[in-house]
Amino acid sequence: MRLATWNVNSLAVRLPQLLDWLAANPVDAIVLQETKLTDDKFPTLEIGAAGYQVQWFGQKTYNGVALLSKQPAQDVVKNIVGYADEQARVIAGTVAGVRVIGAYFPNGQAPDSEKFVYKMGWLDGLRAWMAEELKAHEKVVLMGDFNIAPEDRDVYDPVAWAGQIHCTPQERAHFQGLLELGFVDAFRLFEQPEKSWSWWDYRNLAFRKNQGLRIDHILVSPALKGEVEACVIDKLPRKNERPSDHAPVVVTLR
DNA sequence: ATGACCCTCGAAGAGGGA
Repeated sequence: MRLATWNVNSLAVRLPQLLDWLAANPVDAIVLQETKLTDDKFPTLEIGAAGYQVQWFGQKTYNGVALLSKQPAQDVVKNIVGYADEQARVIAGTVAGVRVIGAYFPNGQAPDSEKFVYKMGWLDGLRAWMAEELKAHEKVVLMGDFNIAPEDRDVYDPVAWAGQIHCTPQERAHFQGLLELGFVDAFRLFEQPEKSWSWWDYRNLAFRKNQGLRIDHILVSPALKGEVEACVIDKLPRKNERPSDHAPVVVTLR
């Protein structure tokens, strides 16, 4: 089984790239972030024609998530159970016996901002919900754009980014909190190239200079840890014309 | 260099992203 996550930064713009990518990478399921579409504008026909069932949850202009799967998703949930949220950031469903949770974590803007306060509250809500999901399901995969670089090795310039958004101790503590629930960072189960990032700024020729952050993650529950055969970041779509600033992350389960 | 890019909304330039 192969699962993927990709922040597409506008599905309206990136739909052709998504369809191309799925044709080349026929994963069993993929979660998308930043679709930036209201539900009435979601391209269900094109995705269906590509052979995927789809669940979607959007809003105007910002955020928006989707879960595409070859097998239909069961018990679909939108947003964090027990945390009231105006923003469309989470979609979950059970696909072929695996609880798949796709999430677009808040950016947080700056550590002294209101948006950071919102991010912390959202992370508290997520942790409480994930504790319940891990009790309810053996096989759980939490993946998406976490907007957290867990360690200095996930940052191209950790000195410049020290204490900045995505790298604050508070955000990193929340990431650790998810690991303390039992989740495992699938990417770090394997030897990986140095300077592996999942996001590169559009500015400053950042991709060409490989200046980025690893902020898109796939966490698996304890029961799945031994099933993980591979986890890779696919940089290829970042080389497209008009790319998303994020690359897909893919996990292969036995 | 308190910048640089891209997307949305909407018809210019601001807000958000990270």
